[in-house]
Amino acid sequence: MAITIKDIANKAGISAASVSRILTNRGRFSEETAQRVRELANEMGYFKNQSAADLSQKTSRVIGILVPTNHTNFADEIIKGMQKKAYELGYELLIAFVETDSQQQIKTVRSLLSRQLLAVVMLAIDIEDAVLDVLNSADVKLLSVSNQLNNDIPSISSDNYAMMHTIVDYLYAHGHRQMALIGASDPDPIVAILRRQGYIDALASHGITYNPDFIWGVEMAFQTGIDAIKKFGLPLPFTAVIGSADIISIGLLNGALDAGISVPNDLSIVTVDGTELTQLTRPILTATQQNFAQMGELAITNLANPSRSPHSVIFTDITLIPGGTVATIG
Amino acid sequence: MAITIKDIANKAGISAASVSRILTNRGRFSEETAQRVRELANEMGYFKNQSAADLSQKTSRVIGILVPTNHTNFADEIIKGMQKKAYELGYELLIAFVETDSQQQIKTVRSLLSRQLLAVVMLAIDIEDAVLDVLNSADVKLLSVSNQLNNDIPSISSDNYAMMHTIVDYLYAHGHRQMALIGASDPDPIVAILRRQGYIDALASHGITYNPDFIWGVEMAFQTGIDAIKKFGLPLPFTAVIGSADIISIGLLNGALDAGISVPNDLSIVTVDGTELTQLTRPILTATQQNFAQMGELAITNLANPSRSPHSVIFTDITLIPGGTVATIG
DNA sequence: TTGAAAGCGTTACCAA
DNA sequence: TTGGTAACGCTTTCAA
Repeated sequence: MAITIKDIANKAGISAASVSRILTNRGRFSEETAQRVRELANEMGYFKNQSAADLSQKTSRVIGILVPTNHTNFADEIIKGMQKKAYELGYELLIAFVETDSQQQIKTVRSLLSRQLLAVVMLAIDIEDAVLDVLNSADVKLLSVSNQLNNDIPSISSDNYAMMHTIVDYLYAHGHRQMALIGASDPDPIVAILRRQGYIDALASHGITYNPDFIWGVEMAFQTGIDAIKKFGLPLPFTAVIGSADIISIGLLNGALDAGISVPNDLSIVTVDGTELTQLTRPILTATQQNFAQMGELAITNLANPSRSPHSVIFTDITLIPGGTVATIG
Repeated sequence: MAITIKDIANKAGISAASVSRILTNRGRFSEETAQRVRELANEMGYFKNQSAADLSQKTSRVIGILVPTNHTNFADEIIKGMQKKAYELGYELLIAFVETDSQQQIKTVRSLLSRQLLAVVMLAIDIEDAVLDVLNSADVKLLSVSNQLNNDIPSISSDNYAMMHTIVDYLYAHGHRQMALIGASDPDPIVAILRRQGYIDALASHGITYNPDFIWGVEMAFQTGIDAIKKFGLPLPFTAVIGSADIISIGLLNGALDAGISVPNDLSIVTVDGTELTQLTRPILTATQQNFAQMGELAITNLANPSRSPHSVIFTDITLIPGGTVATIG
């Protein structure tokens, strides 16, 4: 049987209530007894039973995080950011990996929710309505990070629309007029829609009518990049390509290599995300880097703030980091 | 205020005890009332308060996982394996990321332990003694995965000693006589010690006395690979190199590329881990693949087994996957 | 098959 | 500054 505050109280000759006050630093008590109690707690190897505390307090400082198992590696960076802030502000994180299977998702979410959470953060997930219903039926704050949901859920992400303008402008300035967008043609997710629209509008602002064929590829996968090069064949009908995720861009790079296309001489590549993966290739990928750590920190700050607006959309910084995959042409 | 079993009981005109029995499927009850209760629970949007249940039951089915924030990406694969098995067997996973800072580690661990855990799994961590003390002072099972600890803690990992034999034998069979081992020279971790010894003994079994200079590099990092090539310079004093992690091997490959060394013609590479990272390079890395999913599943199975032996060491499968980075020479 | 009641460990209120 | 006590929601024993 584990040690309880009652045990400590007995040994110290005071009441459990006092021990509780001391150990939680709430209410009044004399520093004298406090000293003794803290020592005793240490000696006896006391561990707070958080379940009992939660039950008693009815409010919790636990934030649940839903992470897709097939997550790209930037999820780790976001979690690190959340972890840092949560540690500072005294929140606890409860990380749950969810599969794409909606049944399993619901079970995981229910198990999460049975922990009296303060909030649930959805990390780069396009959550299904059934799951969302479950979440909504519970009394928790919701927040979507690195993804915007079409619902009224507050979100923190990069400004994906503006990001495409940045990239297109950059490529345009380097002489490119024909550029493809790979990996953002999934019809559903808001992120993909925003990127497509940003791409189209940015081209238009330079007087270029976009070619629908140049928007191709759904999966955020290495193979998507490989396949894209194969699909368009030689000679490529464009001089530059935008990879909608680092892993896609690495696929594009390798696909080009396999096809004897020289990067950046014959093909320029700009990638979206800018994780450390971009450093692993030769040449190093030119990237629009998202500030994932910032997303994580803002997520916690936002949830900690009781007066957060219910439908807010917060954008985090984007930085274009030149690598070696963009050439000036024309 | 959230719905409780009492609310359900009231509405159904029965006692809370009955509702509890029905919802947990324990004890006896009539299918008739059960039907009604389950419907009601659904309608009313009931969520079990797991804190209350834990408090009442005194035993928990929650397994805590300590994951280093600077984890290599195979941690995800292990977690997936654990998740799958945990889901099957009805356990809950509580994932906590820990920094290298020992103070923060202790706080994280304490917060974990305050949740009445069944067990704590340490994922590829060389835990510090201070943290281990905290863990030992609590009444939880411990298990180390993908790493063996020098203490009496049960562990699940690849047979790192045998793995080196596999690799050395493979390279020897391809004509290599001079081979380096990069990224396993950290004096402390058991894993590094085992790999070094396996490497040395395997060479000896082929009548080769190992060259101490050829064991180099501490960090499991991309830069370690890059630096290794620089350190040994041209011409390389060996014909093959073993990278102690995929990310190191990618560094080796890029370092070779930068130095104008052709892989595999001038240098053969075998990597340890065999994660999907190995598919991103050209040529694809020849790897000894560890079975991370199996580690994860075994971890849960092991913890679920009440009669587990306290000092057991379980080994998981290793598979040599030929890629394009090993040439036959001589 | 069902119910009443005690108990899990902690906190919060009120009184001393 | 301290202590007594009720309460949190659920499970479990024992009786009915």
